[in-house]
Amino acid sequence: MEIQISKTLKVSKGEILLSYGDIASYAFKVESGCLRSYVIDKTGKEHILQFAPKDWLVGDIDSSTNNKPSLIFIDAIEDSEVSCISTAAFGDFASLEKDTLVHMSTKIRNKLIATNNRIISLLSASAKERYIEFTKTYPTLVQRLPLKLIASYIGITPEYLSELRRQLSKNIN
Amino acid sequence: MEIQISKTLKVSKGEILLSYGDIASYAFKVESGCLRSYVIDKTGKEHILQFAPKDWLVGDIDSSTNNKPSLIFIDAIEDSEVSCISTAAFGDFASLEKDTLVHMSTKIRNKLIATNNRIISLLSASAKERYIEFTKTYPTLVQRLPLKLIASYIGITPEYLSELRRQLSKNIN
DNA sequence: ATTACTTCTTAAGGTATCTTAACTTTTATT
DNA sequence: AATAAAAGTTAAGATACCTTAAGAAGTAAT
Repeated sequence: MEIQISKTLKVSKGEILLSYGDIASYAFKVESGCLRSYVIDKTGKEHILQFAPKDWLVGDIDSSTNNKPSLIFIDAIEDSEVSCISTAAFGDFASLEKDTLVHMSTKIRNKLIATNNRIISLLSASAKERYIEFTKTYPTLVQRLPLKLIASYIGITPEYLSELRRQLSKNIN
Repeated sequence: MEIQISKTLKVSKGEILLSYGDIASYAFKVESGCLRSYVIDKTGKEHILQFAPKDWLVGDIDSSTNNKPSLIFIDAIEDSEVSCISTAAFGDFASLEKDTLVHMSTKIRNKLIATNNRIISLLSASAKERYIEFTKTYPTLVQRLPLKLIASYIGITPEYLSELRRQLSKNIN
């Protein structure tokens, strides 16, 4: 079985590509613009799992693999163009051609490394450290995204991020 | 290239199998006992990334893949027996046989799903909720592990876990 | 130009979680 | 059995981060 890029889609800022409860049958490769994935917690607050600017992939691998309702949302945070990739084969890697599988596993492995590093950061770094780390890891996103989205990604409120930025600008430790 | 299980090893509680700064050339499959992986932050505190009881794999995929010094430690939290799996092929999946690759990718994918869920939990659940979730997800570990290790895994201090347990036992909300 | 909306900041007061330290209980060692 | 070591609890005070609310500044829409 081949990986299928079924079509490209134009989505406007705010459009939702995957909702809580959906079963994910596509992942999205971003051709232009920026998507994000996020959860909404029981108090109604959003927590961003991933930003996906140009050339990034975003999807719900758990939902796609196990055909279970998604816990997350994916939407466009800028007007974007995306390619839709069918995830029908995710449950059974043996059905893929070897080249395809090599390619996919490499991506999945790299994503695993990234999420591992994020867990380390969430467990062992302060909010200020996580913000500084974010600005170093994603300098282009920092210039592009509203601070409240960055705050959501690093796990703090926008107000507190504002406070941290003030401290940093004053070189308060 | 085939996956190589080079040998099995007996390790005593406390023995370290991978240290910060090492380049990981093995992953470990636990045959009996329990391992853990963890980081030590700049203040000297440990944060547990993974418990690996019987039949689990633990390693540093970032170090193995990219031949870079590890950021983590792996040690035995019980007397254990482990099989050592060479990770020499991790940098180049194309060199693996397809069956091996299918098997490995499935494991990596499942690990990615698990780490994604942990990020969601760290971002969106309180310490109390994370503790309750842990007891549901790993009931056998809860009975086996000292509370301070569980506290470290869910990202809180042992003292605060004690307080949470007291609240839960009194049905304080 | 005016209005409305989103973003960002500031500040006061509150809460979750940590730090330190002491003490109790359990488990391991001699 | 006695001693030491590890695990678990409790409590007081501290701190990181949140909540609410208001205002300022920038951006989009009529």
